[in-house]
Amino acid sequence: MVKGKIAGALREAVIEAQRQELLPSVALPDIVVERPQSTAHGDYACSSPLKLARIMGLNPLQIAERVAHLIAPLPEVEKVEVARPGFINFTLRRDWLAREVEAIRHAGRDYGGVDLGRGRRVQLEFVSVNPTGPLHVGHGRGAILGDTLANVLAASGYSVEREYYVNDAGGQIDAFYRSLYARCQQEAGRQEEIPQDGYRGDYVVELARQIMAEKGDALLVMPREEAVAEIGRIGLLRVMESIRADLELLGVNFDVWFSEKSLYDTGQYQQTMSLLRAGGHMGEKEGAVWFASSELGDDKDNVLVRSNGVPTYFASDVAYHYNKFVARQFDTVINIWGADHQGHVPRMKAVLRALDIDPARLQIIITQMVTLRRGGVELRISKRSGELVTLREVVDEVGADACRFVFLSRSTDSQMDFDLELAKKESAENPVYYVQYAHARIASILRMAAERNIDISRGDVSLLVTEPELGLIRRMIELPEVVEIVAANLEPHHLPHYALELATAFHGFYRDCRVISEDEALTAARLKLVDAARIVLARTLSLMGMTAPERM
RNA sequence: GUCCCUGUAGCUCAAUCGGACAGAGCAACUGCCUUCUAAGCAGUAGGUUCCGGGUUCGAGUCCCGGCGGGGACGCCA
Repeated sequence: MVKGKIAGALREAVIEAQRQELLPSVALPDIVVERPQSTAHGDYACSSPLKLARIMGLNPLQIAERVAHLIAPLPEVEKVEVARPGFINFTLRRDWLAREVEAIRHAGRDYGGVDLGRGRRVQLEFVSVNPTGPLHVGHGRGAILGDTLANVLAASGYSVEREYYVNDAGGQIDAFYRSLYARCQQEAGRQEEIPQDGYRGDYVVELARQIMAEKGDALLVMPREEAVAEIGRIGLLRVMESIRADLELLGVNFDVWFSEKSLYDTGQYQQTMSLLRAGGHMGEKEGAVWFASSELGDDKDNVLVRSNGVPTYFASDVAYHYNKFVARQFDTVINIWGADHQGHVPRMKAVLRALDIDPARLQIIITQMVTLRRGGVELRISKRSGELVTLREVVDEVGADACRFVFLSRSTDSQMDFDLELAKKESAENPVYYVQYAHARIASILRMAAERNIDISRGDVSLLVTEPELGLIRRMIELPEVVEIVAANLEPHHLPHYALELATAFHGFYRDCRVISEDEALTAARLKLVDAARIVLARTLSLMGMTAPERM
């Protein structure tokens, strides 16, 4: 990547200046190269002289000039300029830019990839919603975020696994089973109350109706406990299947569906608890078993096993993470949690310390809440209250591509409003179509070229010299940089913004430059450019999990 | 009360570990389709970056203090 090469050359130049005693020998901070906002400042810029001024006790402009003189010539760089108050600006060679078109076409659908991960194994665990009901929009945000991040990490040289943790043990699922049982009884015309802590949504009634229609007779003659278990077993399968289907609608798929219950069945739960005990991290208080997390950075201790002998969700989570890091040996684990789980971060980190696992290997992304509205009215999305708008309804109304784009555009730490009415109304003017339209236009040009049997292969990219052409190429070669930023910071929201800029560059080019014309040589050269633009745009859309339409 | 996230154009959001003039998309206004897709392009208008201090060459960004919004503080998950 050019950006990296420039940073490297800069660093060498600074070191060389120090060796020649033009600059004092101080410890150097990272030399950062960035994209200036204004094209007047070239393609890349470095503000390190400004930062070094204080450490070195010199005028930043002087530092910039001394460094600039010592920068080794790069084949990509046309000129290096020093600008007040102490920037070093780089402008790329036009002929080099033009040749990148060939490089992009050569790389094909792999273009944009980087090797940040060097094959390291990373697991992304996301969604992991309790299988007690349908997904809502908030879950969609985590799903899209996780899936896109997985795409980008895979493109960044990581070996990625996507995992959904199925909470098929514990109190919540039990309450769901009992609620479902009660609805089944009611379906059969018997008196039965929904439990206090139960689920009251209509979907439970609907599910009960289905189950009773299929297996009612057998279930009604079973003893209560047995019937609850059997109804629960069927209900869990049904709910998980509908969750899987809803996610698939959004284009989100998982490699592994990991059962919480399996941690108990395979003894991994007991094994992990023994480790904690052996490490002296457990204590008993008021009849319950506690994890001494306050000794490891948390602000309080946490219960592992209740006084009634039932393990908490947290206890399973300890075993689960031991499984991730030790049994399955992931180098890095990324968990995507909703804002309502942020309080769990310190205790999970404490768990890793207790298990002698580097806490830095666990990265937890907290996504802020999504408020769903229809017009001005806020809609409740709680599963227990019953009244809810499901993710499926939203995807049906708005479309998967638009959903993904909208969710991805916001940074994870911002809470967001999702107004269904607005999303629908705007759908014709949605930025998502702006981007996809660029792809459709490209496809249209390439179709026309194919119909006329134009031979692209003879195209000479050195004919690409005008600003709209070069501007488009400048945007295209930015993709690897964006991929790297997204992967390094786990911030997918840069992707849609980049997509918009790339589309803008293309639309501008389209207006200014007729592609298929009487000039055969120029036509072939521009077709190569258009083809490269298609590759970059399609890759960008594909990283976001969106379709790249041939026609619109 | 303590902790976490957040406050940027009328609306929804960006702003590259503190960088050059705070940018897009909708909405508003003015133009542009006999030529590869007008779901497009060009232009206009729109800002005390919640408020007040501080740090420095430089602050939307960092620190302190307020105010507003959301979330978490459970032997629920």
